[in-house]
Amino acid sequence: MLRGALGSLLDFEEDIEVIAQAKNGEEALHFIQMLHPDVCLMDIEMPIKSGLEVAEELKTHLSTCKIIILTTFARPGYFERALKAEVHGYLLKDGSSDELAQSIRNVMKGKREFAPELIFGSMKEDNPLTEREREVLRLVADGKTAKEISSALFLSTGTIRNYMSEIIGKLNVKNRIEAISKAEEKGWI
Amino acid sequence: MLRGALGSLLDFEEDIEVIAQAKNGEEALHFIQMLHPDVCLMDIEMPIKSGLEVAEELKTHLSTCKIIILTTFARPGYFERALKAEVHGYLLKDGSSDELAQSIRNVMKGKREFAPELIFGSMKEDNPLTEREREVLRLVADGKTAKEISSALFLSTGTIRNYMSEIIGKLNVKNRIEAISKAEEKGWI
DNA sequence: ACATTTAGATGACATTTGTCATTTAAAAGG
DNA sequence: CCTTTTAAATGACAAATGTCATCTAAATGT
Repeated sequence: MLRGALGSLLDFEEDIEVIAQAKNGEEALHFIQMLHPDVCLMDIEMPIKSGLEVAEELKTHLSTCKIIILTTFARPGYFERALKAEVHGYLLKDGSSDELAQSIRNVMKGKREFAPELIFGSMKEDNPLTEREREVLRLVADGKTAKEISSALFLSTGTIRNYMSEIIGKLNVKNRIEAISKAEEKGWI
Repeated sequence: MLRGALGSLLDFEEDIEVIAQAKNGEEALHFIQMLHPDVCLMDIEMPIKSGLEVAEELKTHLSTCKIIILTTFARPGYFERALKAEVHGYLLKDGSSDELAQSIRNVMKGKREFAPELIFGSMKEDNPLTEREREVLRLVADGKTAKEISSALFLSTGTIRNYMSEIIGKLNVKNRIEAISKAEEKGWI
């Protein structure tokens, strides 16, 4: 509904024309490759392909379409990944549609537009977890048992327990469930 | 952003005038009591007061303002509660804004508008958990330990364990983490 | 070449979690 | 009034989880 409403509103603007609306990342990618729009306004959490995946693919394909991420989530993890994909904007859904239109114009002029919340927030607490720890915690978050994880990663169950203990300590929480919440909230897994 | 965009779009309609926009339930309630609108379009999950709470209060105050719930969540629990509060509509955010405008007109004519998904109730898998079980699982999902939960609910830790065992059985999963995922996914907690 | 760090394993241990059978008292339903 | 249900407690037990100290071998740094 937000997509439709924004589509209509932006189309009302003299200098903006909405040429397509996609309902997921895959569709967005197709449209971009077919229609070569100047700008693509994209959410992150979408079915089939996330907005970040689309941005990354476009970057490797050397697309000239300027990507503006428009999402609810100010997660540092998302933001950082978007920066790596060299998006032209990362805005939050709590602004007004007028501000959005103005940001689109600025991006067309070559500027980059980032929600101020993110720039301050990007002095962020960085992820204290190692790659292995993240891997383990991700599996734990999926409800896997120590045994399942150990055989998936070819480690002993004792090692898995050590990792969990380490993770719980690092995140300064009291059990795996809090560890999962905290890590997900901070975008660390 | 959706609120602002919808506000603008609906205000474009000849026969619709947007007289206020509230950013939470409490504010909505104030506006309704001050301005006596014909219709109030309201989300459910809002800060301070939820849309359902507002609808319930308005019902007891015998307000004449027709409430239309507009939300992302097709949770049977929400829907049922909205029906009890005698709202005039319950629509999902995946329709278009044109359809929404049409629904508003229908409601003004005295009709009631409910998203077909809800009436057909295809997602009608109903919540197998009792109130107590939900309460326990919600706390577990917050990372609380058995001891904390037992003292919060004035139950013994053994009873908490019994509940968790029961919950895990009912949801047909293998541990508390899967139970949390499943219950959250289905909107049961 | 040698010291240091690192990933992983192990074992011992306490605590928490999950399972079950049984009990009690109150509530509900005849 | 007497069953039947229900919410909660208890105890016993196995399994999983969390904590630690220690050990090994490989990778790194200098």
